[in-house]
Amino acid sequence: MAGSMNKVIIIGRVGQDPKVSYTSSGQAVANFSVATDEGYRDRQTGQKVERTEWHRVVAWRQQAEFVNNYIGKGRLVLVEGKLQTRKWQGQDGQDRYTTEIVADNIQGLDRNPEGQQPGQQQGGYQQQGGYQQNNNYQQSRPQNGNYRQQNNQPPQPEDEDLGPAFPSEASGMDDVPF
Amino acid sequence: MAGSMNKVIIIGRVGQDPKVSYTSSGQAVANFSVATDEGYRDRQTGQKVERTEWHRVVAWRQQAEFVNNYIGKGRLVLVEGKLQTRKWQGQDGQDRYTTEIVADNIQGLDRNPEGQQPGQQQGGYQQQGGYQQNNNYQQSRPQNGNYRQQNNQPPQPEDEDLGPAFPSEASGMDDVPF
Amino acid sequence: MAGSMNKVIIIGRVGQDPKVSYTSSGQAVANFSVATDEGYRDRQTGQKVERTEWHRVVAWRQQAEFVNNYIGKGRLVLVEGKLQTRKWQGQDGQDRYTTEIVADNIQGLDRNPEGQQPGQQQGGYQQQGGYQQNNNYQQSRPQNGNYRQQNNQPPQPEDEDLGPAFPSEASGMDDVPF
Amino acid sequence: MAGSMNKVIIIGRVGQDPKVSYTSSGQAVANFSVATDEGYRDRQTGQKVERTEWHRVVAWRQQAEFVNNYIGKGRLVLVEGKLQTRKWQGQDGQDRYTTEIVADNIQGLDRNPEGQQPGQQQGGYQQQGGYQQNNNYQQSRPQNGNYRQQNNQPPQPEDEDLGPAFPSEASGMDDVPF
DNA sequence: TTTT
DNA sequence: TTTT
Repeated sequence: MAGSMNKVIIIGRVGQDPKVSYTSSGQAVANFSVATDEGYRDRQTGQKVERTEWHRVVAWRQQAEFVNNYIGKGRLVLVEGKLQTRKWQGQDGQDRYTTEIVADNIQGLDRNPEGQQPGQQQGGYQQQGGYQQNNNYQQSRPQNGNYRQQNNQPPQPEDEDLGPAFPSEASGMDDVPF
Repeated sequence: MAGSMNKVIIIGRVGQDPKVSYTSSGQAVANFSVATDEGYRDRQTGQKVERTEWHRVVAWRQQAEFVNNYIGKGRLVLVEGKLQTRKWQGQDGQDRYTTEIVADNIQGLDRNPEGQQPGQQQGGYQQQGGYQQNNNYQQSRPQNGNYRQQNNQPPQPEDEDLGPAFPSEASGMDDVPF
Repeated sequence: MAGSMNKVIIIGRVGQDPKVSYTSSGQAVANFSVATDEGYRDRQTGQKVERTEWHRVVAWRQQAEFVNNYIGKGRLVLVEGKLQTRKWQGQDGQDRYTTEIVADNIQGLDRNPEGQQPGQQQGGYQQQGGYQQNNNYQQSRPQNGNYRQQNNQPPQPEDEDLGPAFPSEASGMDDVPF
Repeated sequence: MAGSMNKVIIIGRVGQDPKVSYTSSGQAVANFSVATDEGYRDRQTGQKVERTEWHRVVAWRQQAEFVNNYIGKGRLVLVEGKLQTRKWQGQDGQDRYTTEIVADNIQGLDRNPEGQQPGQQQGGYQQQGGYQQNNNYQQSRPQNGNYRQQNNQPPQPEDEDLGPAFPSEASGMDDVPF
């Protein structure tokens, strides 16, 4: 613990609306991806090249609620956190590893595209609504516990606080890590 | 490129002596892992728990030479860099992803255990010797280009600058990501 | 140099249009201030309090030119750099110290309020025009060398690369450091 | 508060034993300075030059107690915190400004020179003893409240949480800011 | 998958 | 795989 630091700071665009779910103990957890861009000059051609790097972000509890309410696809965000590599089992039974940024500070840097004010809860019947696409999240997907039973691939860590559900590899992603 | 940041700062212990190799174009590349520790209090038991996180680090050119000469197993190091996720093919032909810290600043924070001075090159016949375990690296392992032919799993990226050789999965690691 | 780090990262709003000048050797230097906000809960009253912190930023050469062209009052900016404390002589002959962030990375995080494109130079006769308020900077203020003679308070460091002109204390600022 | 970041990370050597005191409400506060080194190549001569930068650090409460117990002159430390500029009145009645790093994370990176274990309190009659030079701190210096009356230069901020006592300019420091 |  |  002493003589140790694990710190990440990224600024970039959110790729898709965050997925927000709740553990069986009621902890909110949000997952989303952020793209950072880097311009560099190719050593061979001398051409300027733009390169995009994608980062998986996980937020828990209050941070997850904030994400649920204010962060959506396309927003410019600041994420500060730490690196964490999770192990999970592929469908072939082999171990896989996924590195994520566990956020402890998330901020929107551009204007909220839906005009919501930070700290202001959306009205209406929905409890954790915010960005519309998240509203039906729990309906369009089985309960967290059930999800694990129905599709134990990729699995949840035994300790619910160790990590959120990993996006299914069956969901059609092929050329990107997440 | 604007409105973008991708920054990582870690301080921790080097797990094994770095692997240093050279691309076919003569670029030095070093790979090593760093452990960071985090103490936290378990929410269930209230007990203090120590948790270790492992980080893969890649260094190129001058940084790789520095690593080769001065960084060895057990050293406390500062690594500053950016996150990069590489795609490679598993033996089963499936895509895998590995996230690494591409270092642009590496420093030893404790005293050099072999008494070498930074900036001071080891004498003798060996060219990039430093930490002894690295000396025979190129002998104990096939040439970079051959390596890829003999064992195309995991493969090198086509662009040699995109990533170093990935540690073989056949090398007996089972429970750790690298 | 080893075992050393001096790193600052701030995100905030630019307080006034940057002052850009040129040293006698032709080096561009930009000075501006950035406000960061911090919300905290007062320990006595339990009330939420907003607190603003002002940071002096100095940028040199290419960074200064970028500032001159794209950064103006009110913009949300990211500044990455290092801390540096400069010594200068007050009118009373006593030593004063000013701490600044010497920037090595400056980015605008909101939309450029004047519609300029990064990397795109403004047309017209003016050489380093950009934000209009900077255009006449060198006219509204004496030459760098003269400035020091006319008003040796606060003075320029002898080495022109050590620091830019310090804002005059006679300029009406009273409750803020700059 | 949103769209704002104020972050500093330094690694360097502690210049003198920290000064630890207590506010009238019993809050511990520690003040010390840290040197960071930077090597660069002089643009005129082409010579390598080493430059030392000094940073004032302030720590409160638990961090101050940790400093009191484990941090002394010469130690290599990591300090993470935020920048804060305090205003105070010089003996001439003029405003002065001092920029400090308000620490929220302090770690010793080398071995504790007095063999103390972190978390282990020194035995004996002294309450917050640790580094010996701090033991008599409260005796060698008047009470915080009295100190301000006897020597209102430089003064304490009215709100005790805004900042610790500033080192007297009469104390013989001439060429360094603190 | 984002965005300029 | 590190280290305290």
